[in-house]
Amino acid sequence: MKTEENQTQVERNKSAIYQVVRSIPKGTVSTYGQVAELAGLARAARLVGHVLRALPEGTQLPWHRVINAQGKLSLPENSPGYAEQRKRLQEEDICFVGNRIRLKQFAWKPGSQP
DNA sequence: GTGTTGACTATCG
DNA sequence: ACGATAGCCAACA
Repeated sequence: MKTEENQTQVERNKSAIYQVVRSIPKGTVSTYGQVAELAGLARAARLVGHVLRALPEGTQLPWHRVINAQGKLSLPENSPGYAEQRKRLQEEDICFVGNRIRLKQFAWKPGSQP
């Protein structure tokens, strides 16, 4: 229903997600649910996943700073994106424990950024 | 327009 | 700690 208006709404939500992801400070990580909530799309964690999956290769968006609530990467380990994301995170001082990240330590807390 | 799938999360056993 | 279940929203067939 409502093709164009609905489409506009979707685009607006995407932009919001982009802005939130871009606002993630270096050296910190955020979860899909966190990003969705900050973008005004509470409980739409899957939406963030869909948006990130559709990102172009040359995007400047720090999509690698977005992980799932389990502190792990949502991509399968055999996926090329997994190794790349993990490598990028380690270069940002993100500490990996096995295949997991210490969310308690690296979780991004809005407000801590000026 | 209906049904299935998915880069998710919270809850329960 | 881990697997299964239910709930949410958008994209795809």
